[in-house]
Amino acid sequence: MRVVALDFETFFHKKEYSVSKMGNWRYVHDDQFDPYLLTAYDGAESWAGRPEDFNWASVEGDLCIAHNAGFDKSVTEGLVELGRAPEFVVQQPWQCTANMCAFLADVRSLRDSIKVLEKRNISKAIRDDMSGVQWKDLNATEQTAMKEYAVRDAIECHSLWTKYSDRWPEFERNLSSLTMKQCRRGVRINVPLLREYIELLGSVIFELERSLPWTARGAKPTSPIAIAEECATVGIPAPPVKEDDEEGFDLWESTYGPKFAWVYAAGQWRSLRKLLSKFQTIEDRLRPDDTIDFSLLYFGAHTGRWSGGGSGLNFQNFRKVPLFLNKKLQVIKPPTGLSAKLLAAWKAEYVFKSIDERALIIPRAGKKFILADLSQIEPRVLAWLTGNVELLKMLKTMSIYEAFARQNMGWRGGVLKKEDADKYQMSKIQVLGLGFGCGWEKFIKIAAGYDVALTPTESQLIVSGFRETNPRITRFWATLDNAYRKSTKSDFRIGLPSGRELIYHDVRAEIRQKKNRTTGQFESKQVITSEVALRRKELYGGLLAENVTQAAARDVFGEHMLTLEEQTGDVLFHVHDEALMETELEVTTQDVEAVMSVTPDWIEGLPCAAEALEVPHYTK
DNA sequence: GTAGAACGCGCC
DNA sequence: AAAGGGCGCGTTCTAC
Repeated sequence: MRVVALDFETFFHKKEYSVSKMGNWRYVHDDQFDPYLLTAYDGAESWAGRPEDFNWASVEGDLCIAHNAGFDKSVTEGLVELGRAPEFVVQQPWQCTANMCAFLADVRSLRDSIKVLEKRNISKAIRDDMSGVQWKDLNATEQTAMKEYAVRDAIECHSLWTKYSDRWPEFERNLSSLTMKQCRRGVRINVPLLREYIELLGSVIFELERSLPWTARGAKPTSPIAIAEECATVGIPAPPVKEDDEEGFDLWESTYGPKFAWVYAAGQWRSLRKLLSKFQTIEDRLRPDDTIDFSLLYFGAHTGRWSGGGSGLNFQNFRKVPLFLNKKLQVIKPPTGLSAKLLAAWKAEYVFKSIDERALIIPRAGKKFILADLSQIEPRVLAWLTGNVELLKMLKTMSIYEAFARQNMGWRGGVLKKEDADKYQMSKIQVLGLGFGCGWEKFIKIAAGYDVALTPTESQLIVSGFRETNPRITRFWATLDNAYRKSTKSDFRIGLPSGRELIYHDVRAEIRQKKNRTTGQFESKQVITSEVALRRKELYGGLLAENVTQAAARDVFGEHMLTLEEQTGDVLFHVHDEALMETELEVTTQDVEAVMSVTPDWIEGLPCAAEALEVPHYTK
């Protein structure tokens, strides 16, 4: 099949009008939309000019490629709608060299791709300088320069494909194609509910802002300077930096919160503003059929996971728990650890209104939602990678938490969850929290996230106990750590079960200043660094184990997603191990679970399981 | 004036 | 010797 690289240059304005802020559909359907230049290159000939002057028939039946093909394809669709390009172009296959480069070298932009793969520097200055500039604003010389620049990009894109596409497996290309399809397809929005939420949230934020002592003095709501000044005025210490000292921050909040309501307010304001911005973004992007498109980045993380960015709206961080409001429109939170029944009672008594952002996503007419997640995929993969065959066998008849308790916590009884809920919970936090080398301090925080309070001594005992009774896991860390250290002065490569590789470039032993956690003093420490996605990172055994596990789990999920899309229904979007499906009414949760329970043939012996639920809207 | 660091907050 | 990680985006403030 002949391959044609296409590259559009379109009008943009960095701050007000750009794809990265607006997403593909909204950008293409704005009054300012102006694709003033199209370049094409088929490996022999290049062309540059107005898109409507292009001989589209000449690319019929070709594979169209582009760097960020999701964008160029959207532009083409926009042109089709305007009658300026023929329909067949968007029906034939497209593929994306930016996605290919993300897979091959953990980079996306054309500039970075050429830098890493071709060891050359190309300039994007001409394009960067076009912010806010119209084609007609350019003189003849500038227009020629622009054409030459754009042709060069089309040629670079084509060359990348020619040179490297055979290293991009079919499976990955299919995931890339599916990702582009999902982003364009988008989801249906409950528009009346969206409008209700926007209005309600606006009032909540207004009330909250009014309650801050420093906003009256003209300071910004979350200004750290203004907050520190207020603290000084009332004679309390300023809050510690949360990122550096979370416990200190929590202590500060719980100490002074009861006395000064504004202690919680800055954090709350951030959280609410974030939510409101998201709602407004969704509203801005509504298409005529009440759906919106979104962006998911194929291979957005170096482990291969997708990331949720790229267009100012992240579909991978919808709040799980709704926002609860009392009659005064203040945010309230249920006490931790309530049963479903008690939570319902709490809501009935205290909650005036709630805001559930996940409820905004609803099925299209005549379709239904099935929400499915892959059960404990990471600990299962870790057990597989470390050869814990006995544990994997036990999963045929019990949960991984019960199996772990039998293997490591001396459980000899029946169904653990029913017979000893506390032990079950203790097993769960260990399985989820200790597989990748976390220490006792961090483990206290992880446990707290599951409503389990641990003292330092308890945490230390659990962590050391876990390491003693799980030598396969600690050996796995050590093996990776040793192999990584031995790769100094070269690249470190880890083969994954699916056949692809994780690569850490240019491994180096370095001396860095590190804070000793007990003394608080900085000391010289040796660390082993390497380059990942053009950034130098410190890595060690536990972290490498985590990367490998995450990467392998992603591949398993990818297999399932392709099958689901092919056999079961539309996979609207996904968040690492859960997929929201929009299906025909006759499709059952069992159909979905059956697909997600299949073990890919390259990871024989890994038991996969899934839980699928029919839901009226996206939910936790 | 704008870019980017720093920080905080949302998810798995 | 010990060390959980992977993301994106909104706001504020500093540096250029």
